[in-house]
Amino acid sequence: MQIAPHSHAGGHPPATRRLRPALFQGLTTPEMRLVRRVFTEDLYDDAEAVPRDPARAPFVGLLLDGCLREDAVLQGGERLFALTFPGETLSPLGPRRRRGRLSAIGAVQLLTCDRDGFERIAQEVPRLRLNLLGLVQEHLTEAQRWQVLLGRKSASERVASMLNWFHARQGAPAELHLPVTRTELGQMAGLTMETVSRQVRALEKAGVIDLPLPSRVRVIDPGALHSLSGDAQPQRLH
Amino acid sequence: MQIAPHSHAGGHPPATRRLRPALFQGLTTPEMRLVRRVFTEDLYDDAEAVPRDPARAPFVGLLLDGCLREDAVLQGGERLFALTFPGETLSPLGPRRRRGRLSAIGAVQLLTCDRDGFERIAQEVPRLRLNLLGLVQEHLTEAQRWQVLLGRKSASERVASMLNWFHARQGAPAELHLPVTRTELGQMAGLTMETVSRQVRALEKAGVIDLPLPSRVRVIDPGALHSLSGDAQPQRLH
DNA sequence: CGCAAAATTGATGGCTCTCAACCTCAGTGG
DNA sequence: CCACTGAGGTTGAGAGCCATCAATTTTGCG
Repeated sequence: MQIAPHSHAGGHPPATRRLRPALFQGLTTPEMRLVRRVFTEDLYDDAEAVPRDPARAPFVGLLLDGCLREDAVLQGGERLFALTFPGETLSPLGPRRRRGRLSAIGAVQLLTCDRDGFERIAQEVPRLRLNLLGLVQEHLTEAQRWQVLLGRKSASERVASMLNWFHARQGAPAELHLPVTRTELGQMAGLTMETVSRQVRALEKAGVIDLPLPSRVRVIDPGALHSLSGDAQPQRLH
Repeated sequence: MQIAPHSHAGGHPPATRRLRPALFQGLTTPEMRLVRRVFTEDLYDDAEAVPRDPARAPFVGLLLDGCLREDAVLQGGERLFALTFPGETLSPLGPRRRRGRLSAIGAVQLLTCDRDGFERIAQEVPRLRLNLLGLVQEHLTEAQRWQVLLGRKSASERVASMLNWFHARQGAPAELHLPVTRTELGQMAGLTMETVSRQVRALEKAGVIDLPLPSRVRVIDPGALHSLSGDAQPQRLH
C-alpha cells in the first residue's frame, strides 16, 4: 500500500471518536495489543480505489480518517450506493458487491486485516468473531433503513433523513461535510439532482440548515431535521 | 415447539431443492451427520410467530417447507418487509430487526440451531462459520437488490421484478404462489395495492402471466418477465 | 479572467397516489 | 341451493408530486 502525504489541514474536522469501534468492542487492553499487531494501516489518495479482488481486498477494515464511497455497477452505469465515514467499518464482501467499486474521497486512512490474519487472531480473541457478525448485521440494518427511505418517504423526508444520518454518523459536528455532488446524493436517495437541490434549499429557507457552500452544511436545528425526516414518532397532541 | 398436523395436500408444490442449502455447502457426509444432531426441526402453524427474543430465537434456521414473513415495526404500523421461501435461511438477528415480527405462512417446517449449539459444532466443522458469514452477506445482497428496485424502478418494473424473483426463488414452478395480499406486495415494493393490482393485470393482459386466482400466478413467459423487470441487459440492436 | 463542472431555478408533463365504486370469492347459515 | 357477508381485488377519475427539459447562476481552478 502506498503512502499519501496529505496533511489534514482544510479537510473536514476529525469525527468525534466513539468510545471504541464496534469491531473492537469488549476487548481488553492486552487483547487490543495483539490485535494491533495483525492490523495494518493503509493510506489512499483521493479517488484511489480500494482493492476488491479476493486476493488483495481487506477482509475487514476500520476507517480511521477520510471517507469512502461504494459505487454499484448495474446495467448501463455506475451509481453511488453508500458512503462510509470515519469510525465505521468495511465488512467482508459477498460475491455481488465485489463487482462494485470502493474508492477514497480525500485522503483516507484505513486499518485493515486480511482473512488469514483475522482467522489467526480470532483463535486467541474469540470475541472478534462475534463483533464481525455484529458488523455485518449493522450493515443489514442500515440497508433496511434505506429500504424504508426509498419505499415510503417523500422527497423532502428523504433529503432530511440523509442529512440527519450523515450528521449523526459524522459525530454531530457544527458543520457537516457532504463529500458528493447533488447528482450522487440523488442516486442514493432515488431522486434527481434537481429535486435534491430544491429540497436542500427548502431546508435552508426554513432555517433548519445553513449553506455557506453547496458541500458544507451547517445544521442549525437538528431537532427539526429529525422530525422532518419522518423517523420521529408522530407528535401526539395533549 | 409444537406439532402442526397439517398435511401438504393443497399447499404449494414442494420447491425444487437446490443441491445443498448454502448453510451446508462444502460439508462432507460425516460432517453432515454431526450437524444433523445439533439442529432440530421446529413446526409452526399458520400465523404462528417464531420467537425473536435472544433466549429462544433460532440463531440460524433453514426453511424446509412453508413460507415465513418478516414484518417490521416502524412508527405507527407494521409493514411486511421480507418473505422467506423453502431452501432459504434465517440468519442471526441484529438488534433492530429483533423488534420486528417473524411468522409462519401456512404450515412451516424449520431446521434450527441455537447459538451454543452452533458454536460447539463450528469447532468441529469450521466451514460452518464461513457459510454463516456467506448467508448474512447473501441477505445484504438481497437488501441491495431491493434498494435498486425501490430507488430506480417504475411500478411496472417493480412488479415484474418481484414476480420474477419469487418465481426463481420458488424454483421456477409452473405456477408460483403469492402467499400475501396486494397490499402487502405493495408494502414490499413501495407501491399502493391499487398500483400493484393494475400492474399485475397488465402483465396478464400482455400474456406474460395467467391469473387463475389472485394468489396463483402461472408464468407463461419467464423471459418477458425478466426483461420487463429492468434487470436485463439493455437490448442492443445489430 | 475564462472555462468547465456543479448547482440552482422555472415550466411542463407523466406517473403514481388517493378516493371511491364495484366486483369476486370463500365461508356461513337458512 | 341460494342469499348474505366480509375480505380482498379490480377499475376509474382526478390531484399531486417528482422527473424532465431548459436556461441561468455559482463554484472551482488554471
